[in-house]
Amino acid sequence: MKARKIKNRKYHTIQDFIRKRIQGGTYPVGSYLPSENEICGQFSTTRTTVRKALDELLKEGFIEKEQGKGSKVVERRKSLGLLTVKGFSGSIDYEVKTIVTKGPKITQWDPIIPFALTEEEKKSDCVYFQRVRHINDRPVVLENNWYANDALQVIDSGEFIEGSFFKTLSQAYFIEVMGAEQELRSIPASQEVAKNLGIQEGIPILHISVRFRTSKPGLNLYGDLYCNTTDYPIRNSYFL
Amino acid sequence: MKARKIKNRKYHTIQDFIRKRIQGGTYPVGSYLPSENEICGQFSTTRTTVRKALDELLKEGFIEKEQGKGSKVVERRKSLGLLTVKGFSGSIDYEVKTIVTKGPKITQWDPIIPFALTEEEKKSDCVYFQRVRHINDRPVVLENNWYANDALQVIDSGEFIEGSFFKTLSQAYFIEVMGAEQELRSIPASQEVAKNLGIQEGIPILHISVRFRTSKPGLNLYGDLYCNTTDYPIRNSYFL
DNA sequence: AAGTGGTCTAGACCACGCG
DNA sequence: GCGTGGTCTAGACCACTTT
Repeated sequence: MKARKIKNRKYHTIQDFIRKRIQGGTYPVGSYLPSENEICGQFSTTRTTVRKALDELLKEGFIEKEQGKGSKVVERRKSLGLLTVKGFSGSIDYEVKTIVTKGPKITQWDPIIPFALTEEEKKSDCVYFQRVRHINDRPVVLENNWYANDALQVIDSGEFIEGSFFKTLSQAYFIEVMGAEQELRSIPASQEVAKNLGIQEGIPILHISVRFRTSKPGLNLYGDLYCNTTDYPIRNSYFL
Repeated sequence: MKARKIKNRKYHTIQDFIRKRIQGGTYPVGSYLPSENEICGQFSTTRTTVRKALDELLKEGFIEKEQGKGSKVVERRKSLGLLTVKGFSGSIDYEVKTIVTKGPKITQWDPIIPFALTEEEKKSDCVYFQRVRHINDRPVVLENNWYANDALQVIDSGEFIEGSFFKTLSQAYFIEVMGAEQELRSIPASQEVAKNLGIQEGIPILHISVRFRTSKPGLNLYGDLYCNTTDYPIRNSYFL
């Protein structure tokens, strides 16, 4: 009920404007944005302000800067979620495929989620789907996902852009992942996990519980992942 | 032999100056830096430049900004290494203790390290030590560490500040962790791991191989961690 | 009211990439 | 040589916190 009055910040206007153009495809991945001076002209402002806007887009992972050349639109790696299966990006020795095995369908929240749901989420039904990720035609990750149906409609799996749920959110709904929290555990494979990943029951499996926070207020995505790390360890990098 | 000529950037000078004062204890954790205007005066410059320097220190995790109050020195969370045992920070329900069980001593590189060593590292001996981390008096993490002896002398475990190797590097040697790469696997506990963590052989264990990059050229720290995640899962958060 | 950080203007010169 | 992003100056006003 309480309305938040938010002061207009010029660099936010510019930042949002450019982000939408990137998401909408006006500035496709690999292309260069207009130069800082051109943007100054478009928004009748100075380079300090434009550079602040670009700095934010840089932090958000939408662009990279190249001195003497320009600001290049890049594939957002960060939104993949910090953890990637070894070789998922960069190498061409891996063929990756994602198969939706259940849903998306409306159901009840699963108590396996180790994060505290918000009041709004508790009151809402949730959308659930399950996927299995394959590398070189072998199943490696079993992934369960949930989100509150109040915050976002059911998105049919046939609608997934390039099989990616996050890409769909970004390009079709302009929703971006802003951050994540994770819990990692090493557990023996349950019968269901073993069956889906084609391994023996009891083999050590990396279990990841994750909550993704998005740019859409109230919308969190919950994940419950089972990774067979025998041949494909999970990787991440971190730079200050 | 080749000397790199690096252009003086005023904000780097300011940034380095303040970082050293933080590391040296002139600005202890919890205190506030001089105001931006004061720093302007000290360095005969303008707020734009000072703010750029503070922005960098913010990214490095040394300070936080509080509007209307000032720039506060904070404990660097980032350098702990992205992954923390649940409850390690923030909660007081956990009593954490680290026991050095081997070394530090000079030895040969262990082939278990899954990262490609540099030529300089290969040619050097390495310093090795092993620690066991306890939570509430129960062993939870077995940790092996290595670094090239060429790049850094042997640091005696008695010299560790508050039992922390990273804190020692920062406060006694002014070396900071700049980033890290990790590989995570779920494996059955070996006999040695089981013995050190007081668990049964074969129980699923989270194995983490990590390379920390530091601010000292040529110095990488390698880690090989075995975590019993049964009671204390590994956590991390990520924000864009 | 005073002091702090946050935003913004209107310039300037430098370092880099490329034709 | 020209256009790009990177650094820097010298101001101004605003929003927030504290006294």
